[in-house]
Amino acid sequence: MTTRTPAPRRRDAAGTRQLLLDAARRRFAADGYAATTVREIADEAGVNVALINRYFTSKEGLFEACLTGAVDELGRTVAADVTLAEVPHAIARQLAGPHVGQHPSLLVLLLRSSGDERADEIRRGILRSFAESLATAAGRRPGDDKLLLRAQIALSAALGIALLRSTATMEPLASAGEQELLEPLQDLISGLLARR
Amino acid sequence: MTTRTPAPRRRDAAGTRQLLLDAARRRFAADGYAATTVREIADEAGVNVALINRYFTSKEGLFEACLTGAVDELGRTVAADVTLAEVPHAIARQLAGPHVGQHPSLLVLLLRSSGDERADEIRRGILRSFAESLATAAGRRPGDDKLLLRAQIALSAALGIALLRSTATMEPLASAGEQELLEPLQDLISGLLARR
DNA sequence: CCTAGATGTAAACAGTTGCTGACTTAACCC
DNA sequence: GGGTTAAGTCAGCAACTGTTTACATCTAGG
Repeated sequence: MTTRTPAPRRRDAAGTRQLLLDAARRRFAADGYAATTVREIADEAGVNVALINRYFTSKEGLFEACLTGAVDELGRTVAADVTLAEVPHAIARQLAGPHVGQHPSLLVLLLRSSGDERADEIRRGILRSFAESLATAAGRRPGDDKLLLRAQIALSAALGIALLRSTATMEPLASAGEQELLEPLQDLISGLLARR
Repeated sequence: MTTRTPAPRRRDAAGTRQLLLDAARRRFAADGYAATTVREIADEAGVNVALINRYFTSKEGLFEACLTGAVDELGRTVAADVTLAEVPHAIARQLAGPHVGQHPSLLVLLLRSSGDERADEIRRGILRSFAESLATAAGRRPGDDKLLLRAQIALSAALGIALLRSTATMEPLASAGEQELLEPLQDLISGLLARR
C-alpha cells in the first residue's frame, strides 16, 4: 500500500513547518517552554534544527506560532456564543475528547509562560477573552465584576484540571474520560455560575 | 537603629540555608524550575552560588528541599481533619491570605515540575494526599471513585486559580482578596462536593 | 538540459548552565 | 593567642543552549 497523497514530495516547506509546529506544541505543553530544547523539537519532528530558525526566526517565534495556532483551533471548536448549558460539554471535550492524544490538550499550552513579553501578551489575551465569553454566557451585564470573577475561577478550574492531568499522575483524574468528567463539571459550573 | 536579633553573626549556616530556601521558593514558584538559574537564586538570597551545592548538593536537591518545606508548612496550616464547610476558607486563605506576598503561594510550587523523578514523586504524593483529605471531608467511603474524582477536580480548581493569579494578569482575579474569593469558592465546593 | 532559487544539512559560534576544586576568612575552644 | 574547623569566596570547567554561517541538494521553469 503506497501513500495516497498525490505529491509525496521529499521537500515541502509547508509540510515540515507543520511538523515542527506539531512537535513543538507537544513538547511545550508537556515540559514547558524553558525545559524544552530546540533540538528536542527538531528531533521529534524528524527535521534539522536550523529549520526552526529559518521558518520561525527563533524559539520564541515558534512558541508564538504554536500559541496563535492554538487560538485558531480553539476558536473553531468553541464558538463565542455558547450557552451556559453547553459549557461543561465543551470543557470536557477539550480535556478528554477523542482528538486528544495526538493533539495534547491545547489548554495546557495556555498555562505555559515563555517569559517573552509578546507571547505572554497573546496568552493573556486569549485567557481574558475566554473568561469574558464565559461570563457573558452566564448572563453577565457590563460592569458586573463579581460574575466576571466567577467566570475566571471557572476557567482556572478547567485549566487546572488540564495541567494536573498532564503533569501529575493522579487517578482517577488522569485517565477519566469525557463522560466521567462531564457530570462533575456540570455541577461545578452550575454551582459557580448559575443564576440563583 | 541597629538590628534587634540577638546574634547578628556574619557566618550562620542555618541562616543562609534558610535565605536560599526562601529565595529559591520565590523564584521556582514565579518562573518554574527550568527557567530559574542557580545564580539568580543565589543573588536574590545575597549569597554565593557555590553554597547551593554545599547545602543542597544540587539544584534538584534545593528544589526538593523547597517542596518538603512546603509540605510541612501546608500540613501545619491545613489540618487533615477539616470539615467540608471549612475547605473554602482554607483555600481562600492559602490563595490570598495575609501572609502571601513575602511567601508566594505554596500552591503554585506544587504545579512546578522539575523533571527530576524523586522531586516529582514528592509533588504527586502531596497532591494525592490533599485530594484524599478533601474527599474524606466530603464524606467519601473507601472505593468511592466518583467522589475522589470530584475532590481532585476541586483541588485542580484551587491550583489553577493560584497559577492564573501568579502568571496571568487577569483582573479581577489577580488582585482579588481573601473575602472576594470566599463566596465563589463556597459555591464551587458545595456544587462539586456537597451531598445532595 | 541546466540553471536559479527553494529546501535541507553540517559544523561551529558565543553565551549560559550547573557544578567543582583549591583557596581565604571568620568563629570557636583550649 | 594560636590553631582547628566551619563558613564563605573565587575562578574555571565541561556540557549544553539558541543561533548563524557556509555549504550541499533537490525541484521547477525556460
